[in-house]
Amino acid sequence: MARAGLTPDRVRDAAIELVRAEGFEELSLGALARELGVRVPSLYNHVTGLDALRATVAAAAVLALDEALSEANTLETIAHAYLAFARTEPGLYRASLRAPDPENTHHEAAALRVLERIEEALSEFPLGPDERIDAIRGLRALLHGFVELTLAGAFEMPRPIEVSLDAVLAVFRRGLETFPAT
Amino acid sequence: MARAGLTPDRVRDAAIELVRAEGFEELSLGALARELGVRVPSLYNHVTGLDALRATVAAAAVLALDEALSEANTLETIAHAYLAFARTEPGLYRASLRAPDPENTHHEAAALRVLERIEEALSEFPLGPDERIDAIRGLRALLHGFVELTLAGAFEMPRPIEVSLDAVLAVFRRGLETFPAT
DNA sequence: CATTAAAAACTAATAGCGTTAGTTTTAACC
DNA sequence: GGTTAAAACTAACGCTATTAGTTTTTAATG
Repeated sequence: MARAGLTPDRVRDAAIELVRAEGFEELSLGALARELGVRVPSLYNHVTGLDALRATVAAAAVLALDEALSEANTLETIAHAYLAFARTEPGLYRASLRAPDPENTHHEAAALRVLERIEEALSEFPLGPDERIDAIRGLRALLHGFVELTLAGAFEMPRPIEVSLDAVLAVFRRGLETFPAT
Repeated sequence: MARAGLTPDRVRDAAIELVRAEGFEELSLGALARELGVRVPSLYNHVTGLDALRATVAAAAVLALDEALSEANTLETIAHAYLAFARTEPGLYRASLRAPDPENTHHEAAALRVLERIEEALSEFPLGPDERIDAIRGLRALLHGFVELTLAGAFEMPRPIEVSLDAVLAVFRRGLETFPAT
């Protein structure tokens, strides 16, 4: 019937657009099929199933996040880039949180790259190995928590989020700078 | 048929137990009805629907979190109590994240109380009004982010989570102590 | 004690989801 | 032009939540 001309790539791209527009939770085979002008079972010619589709989108999302962080190399710049990505692409950010399938090398590599960028943002501080682990965990928690609360609308507005982020980063920086001198 | 003798309270309690045992995402009317030895539609005699049931569990979860934090009044003790609650009751913790319905006064009050406890943990620091807002946001982000990454298993094990939390709190504390002196 | 009435449980049905099996149709290639 | 493989389809199943309508049980009331 007039064949829609789908391919795995086209399906994936449409899924990504759907996630960008509606959010990761809104990704369903029904919505995707509607978007592509096709019946739901037809998607199975191009995708293993919903779970695999989610995994594919997640991989692309991590790649996008990695890209968004590529210009940043200091504590402050990476934090702002991270928050900015989450705010402009909340759907992709949520998707990026999905743990990569161990078999998906590209996905895992990209996730590792993001982690390394965060690690790199702490390289200016002279930290011992254990301290470094703690600092990375702390920074990740800070970034993720800040984003999560921001997206959830948990921060009532009056004071701009970015200003608070800067202040918190200043606290974190100060703590790190005086930390080795315990 | 032999009437199971359900009440809204018993249904709510069973839902809470189910969430504690299986997680908030696993809460479904099917699972709950099975647990109570009743058919699914029978639940509607005691609950408006799944969404209301989730809201009820969420309210109870926030109450439990508030209770778990009740003994803590310093930065360090509240952080550890927070993490401990999330680790021992991951289902309830996840449930507690659901935004309260504005009409549910008890729920909103409990959520506010949790917030006040976090705020109280910062009272020892001499901060200006704006700085205080930033510090609260930062601490909330830190706690929530830490918990989230811990539950997600994002922190590979070798180094104990609590040790890292202590280190991060020390950094945060140090930063706060030297902050006003900018 | 019998009757009435409310509430609790039921069955049946609908609409949505993802998934599988089996069938038709389209397009490409020899 | 006929063969073949892939793409799309319909039909069906099992799972969700939900609503409507029915039976049954309990409790209260005359």
